[in-house]
Amino acid sequence: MRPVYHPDQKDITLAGVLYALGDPIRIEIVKLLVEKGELPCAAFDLSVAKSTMSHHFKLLRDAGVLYCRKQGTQHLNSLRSEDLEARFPGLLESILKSAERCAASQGRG
Amino acid sequence: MRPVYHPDQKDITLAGVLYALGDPIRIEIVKLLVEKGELPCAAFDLSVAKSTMSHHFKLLRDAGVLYCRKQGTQHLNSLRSEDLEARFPGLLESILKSAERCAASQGRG
DNA sequence: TTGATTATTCGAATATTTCGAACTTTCAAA
DNA sequence: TTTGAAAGTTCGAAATATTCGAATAATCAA
Repeated sequence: MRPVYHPDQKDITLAGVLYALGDPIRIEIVKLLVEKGELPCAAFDLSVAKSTMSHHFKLLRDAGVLYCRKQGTQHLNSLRSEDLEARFPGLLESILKSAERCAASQGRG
Repeated sequence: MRPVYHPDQKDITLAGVLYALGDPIRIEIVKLLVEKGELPCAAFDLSVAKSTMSHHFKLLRDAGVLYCRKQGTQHLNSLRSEDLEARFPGLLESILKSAERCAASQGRG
């Protein structure tokens, strides 16, 4: 496997972040990472195919929302909280607060 | 033309709102509406086809971000600020603050 | 009733999302 | 070593979504 790509902080865009979080599965991923800190893909049981989860993680990484480091066969994912806070102060917190109020299963509406 | 659809406040979802705002064109639309209040589609000159603009407006309406009323041949669009604030307090303001920092042309990243 | 204005709808081309199957990488056991 | 299991990614196909230009609908003014 080739090394995973992560954009520079300066290349994180608002539309990219909002698009990445504009999906119930990906919001769940982020919520769980806020709670647990660092998790491998396998820790998420969100009733979609493994390849689909891989796609969601790649999209979140490409948007600059997640950081991913390899450890053995695992890929440990964590939120890029500091980069996001530096780029868009208060945004992530505000979205997470809203996420508390909104059941994950609701879809995109 | 049949009447335009608007979801109830309670049916506005976080993923729907974030997805709707996760596009540079649609963020521009919202920014301009914040500034001007109420505008017809034709007021936006965002270098995409007219039918594409129509699609973006429909998506924003369906997500519960915009309200649209007909006046003659025009469709006047405005933000559903109060509904959004009631549903997800602070979210829109936070996103708009971030939008100030992020040039619209950057795409989804 | 004709024409201009405003926006939606249609159909085709392109891109994205999802899935299961196949593959790669890593580590542990034999 | 080599074999096997575990964790993710990549591939190819099917289903959706996005975009465009052309055609259509609705409204008003001449």
